[in-house]
Amino acid sequence: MLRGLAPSLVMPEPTEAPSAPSQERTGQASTPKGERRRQALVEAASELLVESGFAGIRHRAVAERAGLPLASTTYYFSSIEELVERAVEYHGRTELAWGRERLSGCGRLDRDELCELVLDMLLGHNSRDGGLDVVLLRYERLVGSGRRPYLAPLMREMGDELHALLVEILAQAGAPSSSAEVTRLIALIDGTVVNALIESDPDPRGAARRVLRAELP
Amino acid sequence: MLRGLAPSLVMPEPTEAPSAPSQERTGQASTPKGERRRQALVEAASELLVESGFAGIRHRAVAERAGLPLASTTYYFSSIEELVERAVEYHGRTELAWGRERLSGCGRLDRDELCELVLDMLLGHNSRDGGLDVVLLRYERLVGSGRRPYLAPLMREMGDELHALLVEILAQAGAPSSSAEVTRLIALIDGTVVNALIESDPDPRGAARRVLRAELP
DNA sequence: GACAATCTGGTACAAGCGTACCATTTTTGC
DNA sequence: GCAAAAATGGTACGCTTGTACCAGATTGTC
Repeated sequence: MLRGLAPSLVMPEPTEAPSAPSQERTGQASTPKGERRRQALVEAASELLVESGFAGIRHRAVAERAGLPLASTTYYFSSIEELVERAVEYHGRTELAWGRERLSGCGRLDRDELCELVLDMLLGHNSRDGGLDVVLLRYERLVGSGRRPYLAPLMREMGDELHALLVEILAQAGAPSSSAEVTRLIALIDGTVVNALIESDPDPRGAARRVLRAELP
Repeated sequence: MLRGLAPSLVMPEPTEAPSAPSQERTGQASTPKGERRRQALVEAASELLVESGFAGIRHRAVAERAGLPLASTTYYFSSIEELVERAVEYHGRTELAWGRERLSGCGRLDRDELCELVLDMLLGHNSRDGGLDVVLLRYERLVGSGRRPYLAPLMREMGDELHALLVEILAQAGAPSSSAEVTRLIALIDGTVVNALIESDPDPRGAARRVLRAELP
């Protein structure tokens, strides 16, 4: 399975060789330039994820998008699953970071700002201009984790961070809510969105906004 | 694209030929046995849909599951999309029929029966024994329609029927609810379920039950 | 500056995919 | 019963996929 990938480590201890036979440290870049390439692949994969969902992440598509040769994808990632996971993580953390920066960058939020910020966090801030892609992605990730158990831990971790951030946001807007209330709000919005996806002229953000406004005090 | 598929219809009206050039009636079976085979393929595809999602519906897999040769799939269905659509429809309508029969078969529902029946309709009645597959399917279908626009009309139609059925169910349980209230309830449950899918030991039905009980008067 | 370690990128391959073809057999309509 | 229509099923094609290979270029370390 592994090729001449890890000829590094000149067998630190001969006895360890059988116990830690292979795999490991696959795809770790040890060079600044290598790290940059690896990151470029993750970002390319993330873009494809937004545009075409999980099915869009393919070795060839990712390599082409990143302007790198095909083999670089197998060099830096031991499997397509690892690439998918890194892409999901990159996109999720970028979105979380965007939200945190946004929050710290403004003072007290009025009701409208609060609404839009909550929608940004739950539907993706790119959904402002009506793009469906980003919206789809959040729910594809959630549902997709059902058939991709390896994603679940990551999704859970990012979900918890999102939850905490929403608690903060509501507090800063003067509408402090308990953890349970936020959980409920998330579920309500998520359910509204997935059901809005099948409308003939889907406007999930609009649907979510109506529900959210009715819910906020 | 079409082969000698539809040499039937000896051109009822020559003038119609150019206006309705091709496609049409592809895959329509004209024979009882043919209809049975076609149905067998739909059911096989539906099983695969439950087990492996959209990705599980493949010509070869469907044919093998139905015990039919590969070519039968292209003979009865003009494309894989049509097969997917029929499988989704079959599964959805079967579930709806199950619910209607269930409703008419029992008298006034008590609170617990009501809860379970609502969960059956929203998560799939096979989710009673903890199977995740059926649960996943409902949400894969909803989210999947985002990237498969051809499914949206069908999903909308079945969604409306589900909505109406839930209104009936609640009425029969002595908890009459407005259309808007039911819409909200559906969203709340759906959102709860998709968020429960990433738990380390997923129990979406349990999570939905807790929310539902808190919601019902 | 030399020597490993790391990275690069062109290429190859087997498997699986949707779809098409077509010589037969079965069924239908008259 | 017979011609025509429908159905059957084995087979093949062109394409995409994930992954493997490996000779050469680049880089980091001493």
